[in-house]
Amino acid sequence: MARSRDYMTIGELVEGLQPAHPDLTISKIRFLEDEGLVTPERTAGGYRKFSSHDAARVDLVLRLQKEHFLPLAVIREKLKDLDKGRISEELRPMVTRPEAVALPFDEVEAVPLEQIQSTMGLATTFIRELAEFSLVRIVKGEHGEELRRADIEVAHAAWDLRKFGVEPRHLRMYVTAAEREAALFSQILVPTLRHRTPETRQKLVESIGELSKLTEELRRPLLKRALADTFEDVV
Amino acid sequence: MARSRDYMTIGELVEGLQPAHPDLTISKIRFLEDEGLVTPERTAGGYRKFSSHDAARVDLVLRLQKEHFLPLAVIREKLKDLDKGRISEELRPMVTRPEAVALPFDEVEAVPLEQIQSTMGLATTFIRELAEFSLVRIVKGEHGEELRRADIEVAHAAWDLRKFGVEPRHLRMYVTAAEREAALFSQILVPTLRHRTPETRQKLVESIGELSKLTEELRRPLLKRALADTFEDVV
DNA sequence: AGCGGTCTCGACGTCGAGTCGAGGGTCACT
DNA sequence: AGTGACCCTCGACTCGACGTCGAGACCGCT
Repeated sequence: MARSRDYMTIGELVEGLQPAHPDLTISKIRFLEDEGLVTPERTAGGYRKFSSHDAARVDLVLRLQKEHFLPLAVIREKLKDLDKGRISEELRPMVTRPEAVALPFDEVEAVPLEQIQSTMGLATTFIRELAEFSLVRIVKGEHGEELRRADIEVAHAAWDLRKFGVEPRHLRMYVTAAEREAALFSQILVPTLRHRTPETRQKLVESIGELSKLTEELRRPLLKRALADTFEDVV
Repeated sequence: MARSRDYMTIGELVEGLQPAHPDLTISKIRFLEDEGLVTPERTAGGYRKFSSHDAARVDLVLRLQKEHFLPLAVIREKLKDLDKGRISEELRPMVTRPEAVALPFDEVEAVPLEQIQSTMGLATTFIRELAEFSLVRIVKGEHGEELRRADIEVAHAAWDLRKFGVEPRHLRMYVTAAEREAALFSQILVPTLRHRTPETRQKLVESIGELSKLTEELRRPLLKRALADTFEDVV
């Protein structure tokens, strides 16, 4: 018999999230609903029906609470923005990581070029110019030429940089640097890659995250110093 | 008559911080001291004496509370790290901005090598190795060989990376990348450098900040994509 | 000396974030 | 239709974090 429902009851939800959030309880979920942080459907008899999307949302709420100490009221506002497609700086790392929650915005893996032009104000010609220098990659999707999420972020940043007079061709160095960095990571993580079990995969993802964080901590002061050197005689 | 003291009483402190924090009270300051977030000197008679450094610290605490919603316990830990020279991601923008608070750490522009070893647990030999690959620069200060702020951060990050098996020589690419990036910035900002007035200097600092932010926004997704490419066939 | 500011210490208040239990209904399976 | 496990609401309750308040005493400056 195939299971006849595509939702979870409240108990199943809690059980499913327990591994990640050991102190999660049923009453807490009910509380979160009262506070407007999740709004599950109901059965005819009044039981809550949680979709996997609801589950992801709860998971995000709990992580924002525990990792960022945000009060529920603030989380509520952030979720509202998120539903509108605006990812705030703070929760970017949480929704873009590999195990990312399945929020509406996240479900769209790639966006057609015309749609980018119309909804985000990024000209197609500009995107093509970026693609020419490998800054973004135009992929053929079901809706024709599309850009993936990460590439859309690149395009946004490049667009803003253009206002400083920075042309896409100046930005090639960042592509190269990223490739070099990825190669370094791969070299570092070779030992981890021996076997392909779910646990090693998990470990790998974690390590990549940690390495990214550390290299960013390295990069920032190095840049600061380089800038100080460059501008000292001027400033 | 010159004022005969270089500190503030608790009332003066509160008055001084009122503009930025309207709901600050004397009792709250006392409370913060109880919680170990600020530790003013005392007069012989027991009155609290607040230095401007204490004031900056209180200001930072209040901002971390209001803007980042951090609980005091967490702020306390962050301050401890800060005193040790470790600036966490979250409060970097708060302490490095132009009007930055004058934390003890900030007042010391450079720290002697031995002190780094004893208070931060970074071995001098390791620092020397980093210096060999231009990752840090050992400068001759009044206390002999010293490391500047940015370099201490580099050393911390490099130390943590070493736990992944990454040797300093692997990190040279980050130095190169930073130099290239600084050169790019300089090229972009040449027009701004024409005249050397205080306003243009201010503009320059702002521009550098904005460029750093944008290139970071560029870097992040590029790295993500490169990592995806590198590990896709593996994961 | 005297006045305003400050000291300690314990009791108290408030708010966010849940927990608990009583009384009753629902689901799924037999 | 019955039954056992699960779920419902709703109000009262708890708990910790974050302070406030007041009494009674003391300090510091003129």
